[in-house]
Amino acid sequence: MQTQLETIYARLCAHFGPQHWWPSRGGAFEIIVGAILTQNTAWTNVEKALVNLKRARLLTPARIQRVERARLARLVRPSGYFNQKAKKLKAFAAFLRKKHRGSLARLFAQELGALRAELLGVFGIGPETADSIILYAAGKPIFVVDAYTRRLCARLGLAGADASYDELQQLFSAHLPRDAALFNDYHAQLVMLGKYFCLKRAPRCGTCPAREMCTTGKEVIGNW
DNA sequence: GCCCAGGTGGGTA
DNA sequence: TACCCACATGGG
Repeated sequence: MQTQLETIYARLCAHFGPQHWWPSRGGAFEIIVGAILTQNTAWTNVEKALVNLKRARLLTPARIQRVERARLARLVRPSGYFNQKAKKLKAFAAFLRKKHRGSLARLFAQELGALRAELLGVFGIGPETADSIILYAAGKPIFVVDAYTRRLCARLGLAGADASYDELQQLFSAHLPRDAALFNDYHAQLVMLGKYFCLKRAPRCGTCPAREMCTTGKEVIGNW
């Protein structure tokens, strides 16, 4: 299994090149905002919302907390689910102020397990968002599982289609070195694979069988 | 017009 | 626990 997962990663890298995902120039808070805004949403739409927030100079926890919710919703509108997401952003800002006096450094100073448990308690932060924050904003080694990871594992037979988030995460973290940089880029590579090679919900590239990865995708990562 | 996107929370049985 | 459904814009 270790060989398989490492080989898959090596082939993805060879095909797509390094992805340089987060952290971006914006810093940890912008990563957290992005992680919330990208829930079930294309990143291009998230970028528009981030531009709006940046232009309005609202990309700090304190300002997110102070701004009127309706205005916040208007600004994040391009990312979809804008009312929900405005509420989620405010929930995070309120949590941070209450629990850590508004300091991300204090939040991140915790041990990984405690940090994850705390994040999961915040409205709007589920397992994937929590892990994205831990990995991309806090820089701690945890593997982020997303829809593409799930479909890839199912289609390669590495896990059942009904495998839980925790089971899939366990699969990767048990068979890869515990390395934040590796986890960071691996997740990004899987998203690339998913975007371009029929790991969509209902693949319809015209040549691949339903619920299968297309030939090109298999060539990229190999047949297992 | 239809499908999909770097999910999550709430309700019901 | 295991399903459902609401949430919503923008691009292909």
